[in-house]
Amino acid sequence: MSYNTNKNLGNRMDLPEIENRCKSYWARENVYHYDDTRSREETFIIDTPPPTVSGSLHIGHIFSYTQTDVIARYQRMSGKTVFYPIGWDDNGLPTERRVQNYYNITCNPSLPYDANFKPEHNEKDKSPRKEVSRKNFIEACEMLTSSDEGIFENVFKNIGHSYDWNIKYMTISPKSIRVSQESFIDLYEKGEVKSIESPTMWDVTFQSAVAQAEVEDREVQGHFHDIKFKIEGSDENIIIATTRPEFLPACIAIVAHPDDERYQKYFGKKAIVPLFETAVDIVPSEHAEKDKGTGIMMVCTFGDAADVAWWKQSGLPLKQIVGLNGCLLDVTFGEGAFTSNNPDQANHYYRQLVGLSTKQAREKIVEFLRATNALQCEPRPLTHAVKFYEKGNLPLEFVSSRQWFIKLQDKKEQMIEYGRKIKWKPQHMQHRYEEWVKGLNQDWCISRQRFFGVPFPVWYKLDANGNPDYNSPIVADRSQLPVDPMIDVPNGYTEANRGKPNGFIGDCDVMDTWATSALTPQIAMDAAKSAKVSLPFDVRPQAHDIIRTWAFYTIAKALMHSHTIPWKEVLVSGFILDPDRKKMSKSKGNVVTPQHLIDTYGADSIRYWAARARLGVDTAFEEQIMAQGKKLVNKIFNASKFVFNIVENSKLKGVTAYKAHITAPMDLSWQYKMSQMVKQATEAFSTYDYATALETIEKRFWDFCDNYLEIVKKRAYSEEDSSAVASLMQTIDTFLSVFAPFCPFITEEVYQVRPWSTEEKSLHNTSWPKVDSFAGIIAQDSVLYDTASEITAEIRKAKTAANVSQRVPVAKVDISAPEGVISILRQGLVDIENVGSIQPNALVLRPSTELSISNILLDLSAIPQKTA
RNA sequence: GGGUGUAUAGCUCAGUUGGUUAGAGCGCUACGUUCACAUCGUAGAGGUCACAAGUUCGAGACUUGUUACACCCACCA
Repeated sequence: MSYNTNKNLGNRMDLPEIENRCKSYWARENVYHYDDTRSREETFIIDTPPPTVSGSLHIGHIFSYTQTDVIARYQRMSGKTVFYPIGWDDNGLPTERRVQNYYNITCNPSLPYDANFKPEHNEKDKSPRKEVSRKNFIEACEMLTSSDEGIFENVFKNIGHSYDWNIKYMTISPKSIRVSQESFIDLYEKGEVKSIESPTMWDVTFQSAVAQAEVEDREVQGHFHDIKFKIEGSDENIIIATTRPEFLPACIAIVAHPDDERYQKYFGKKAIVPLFETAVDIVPSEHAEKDKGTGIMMVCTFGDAADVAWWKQSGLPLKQIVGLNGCLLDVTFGEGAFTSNNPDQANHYYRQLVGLSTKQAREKIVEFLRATNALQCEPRPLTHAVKFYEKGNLPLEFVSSRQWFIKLQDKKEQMIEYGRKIKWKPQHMQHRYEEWVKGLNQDWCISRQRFFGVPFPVWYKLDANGNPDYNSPIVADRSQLPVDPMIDVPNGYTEANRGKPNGFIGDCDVMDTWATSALTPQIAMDAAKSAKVSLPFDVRPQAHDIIRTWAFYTIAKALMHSHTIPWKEVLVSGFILDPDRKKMSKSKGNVVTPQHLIDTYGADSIRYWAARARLGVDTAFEEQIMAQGKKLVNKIFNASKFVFNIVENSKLKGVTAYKAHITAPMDLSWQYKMSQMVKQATEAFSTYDYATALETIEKRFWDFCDNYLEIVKKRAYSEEDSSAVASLMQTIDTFLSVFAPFCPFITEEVYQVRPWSTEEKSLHNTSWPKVDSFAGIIAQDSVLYDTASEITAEIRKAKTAANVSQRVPVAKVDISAPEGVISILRQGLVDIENVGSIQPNALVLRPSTELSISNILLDLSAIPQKTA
């Protein structure tokens, strides 16, 4: 079916109609289909970022995704088949959080499945969250993500992104889970993944371990507490400054710097922890700094990351007092590691802390300290940086638990080496990557104690007492994948063995969402089902905030799985900033949503706005650029309509092989400029510099409308001249092609209804113009056109200065120019006289060393009557 | 404290390897426009290229330092 049976541009541009017509035509004709019969050399492969569907789609996404689409469209026109998948990142904590809020539910894995439960959204529902089973919760997640994905898909289609929608994936789909679990098994077999019990950064709200990359520092208000510790066997006190006095019960040592003279005398002695009467060693350690706090500090398990590091090398027993929910555990002094010189007193105080949050416990302990005169002075306020999970509201705790880790610390050098094999655009983004790799100090914790994610394909044997054996897990066979170990059963067992002595249990954790996102190339390859789609891909577009996560983890996985870089180039887009130059984000409440902008300005105008910005450059949101885009789109429409009209009234009506008619020197001179434009735009695109390409094209286009079109207008309308008409046809065709990656809608519309169109084919499946194709229709240079433009400008200036209409005739004008230029000018004199309304014989050419236009005399008697 | 980037007209941004009088769009001012387009056109005003020193015949661009802003990392008693 053809694009538009009317074959008519119409008088006014109707953008919504044009956009709808294009969208259905492109879908109908499968215009953006990936052709797997083409060779790898003829294929351009993009590792599209799957957007997080739980977030809101804002104009910043449209910005960066459109930049990629412009590149994809150029590559397609330049002769490659483009593998351009789209996926949704829908698994993980962000989705769970959204689902919890949206349906007012929370997951309790111990509950049985309720087949009748239907999640419902009710904004007014302020009741406590309803607890639902794991399966019900996952179903609710699937329900909401699928509707969110529909909304995203529509916006992306509305903005004209040329994904092949046949290769769409979801990170939570069974296929992705299979790829992700295969990755896990491969790394397990290679010994790159390990499960260990270790203190881990722990979010108490979501009750899950988190990885280094998900942690951010926040400045918070806190207090210094100066606490008196007695020296055992003496009347002396030392003053320990701490922001976390609630960790007094977990104190394992007191440390000061070995060189600190103030405390030398105490090394080897013991200090008595107030309230709990625990005797702890005072030891020298480089870990302490002389000029921080009082220079002497307590080590607890665990107040911060430094405590963890110190404890690991100390060999001292663990005193875990904070539980997984962030509340103080029930421990008894006088038992195990919790030694005390006075267990009764210690327990008297500690009993009052059990079950309190760390914050509540802190306040309580301060009361006790104050009452027992153990505070040197009242707490002193300070602001300090504290680690938070990036999506959490409470500080992280360090809690010892069993987690899966992927070994990364032993690969830092290789990671840097691989990073250098990849081209980064802009180049400086590679520094960010390297700095991150250099600063890496933990392996990658990939297990999350959550529900909506990729399960570990792992079970554990239970011994005769029902205790799991974590040291030799049962890993699923590849043929079983995807598996959910909470539902599926390992080979050699039956469901009846689940949870029974000598039976098995499934690993109930899910993987970090990045463990799956880092496999987008592998997931896309799986979806492609074609050997042509292979590593390394051509480009990975992404934003700079996730270099340390997405880019880093993807490089890590490609390295471990196949010893290759995942892509040849990373194209890093900038952010859209609000007018205060702050990053646009939902949490800041400064988000601009795209759909109303698309409705207001049209998709092509939004795309124009996005394509104006260079890669990696953060840009302030400026709606006027979209208005500028709309003017351009309108101009493309009107200039085309005008040329169509000329063609319809010319001898070339119905002629498709128009090129041979371009013979007039002025037209050849203009086509030279067009060929230069194509050359420059092509060069810019070859380094993915779409913005420079657009700038070049747009500049020439306005030049065309303002000058060339005016210069040839009269000649094009004349009966005997075909050159001008043919040149206009050639010009329109060229502009449609070069604007196509930027403004796919208006260009397709114009292309399809050209009176000289021949084939039923989308513009977007045609070829990008080649400089060679201008052979035979260009002059050696553009001197004639440039000089004519200059003369035209001078005459316009004179008329403006005289406050008269541009249509006022010129009675006399002297043009001095070098001999060579004069002879060239004579070839286009008619056009110059036409555009300037210069009377016959009024233009006088004189030889000179340089061009000058002077003595412009206007025939004021011929001023057109002004209408009242 | 470390790293990276940015600083050019009222605003948003270009400015290639150093080279005449530093550009565009918007905004502002003036004028014009029946003949594709008022979603138009022509022109004008508007700049100590953040600051300082240096290299050079010549610096918006190169070097060094300073300041401001942004992002990333670290510290976080």
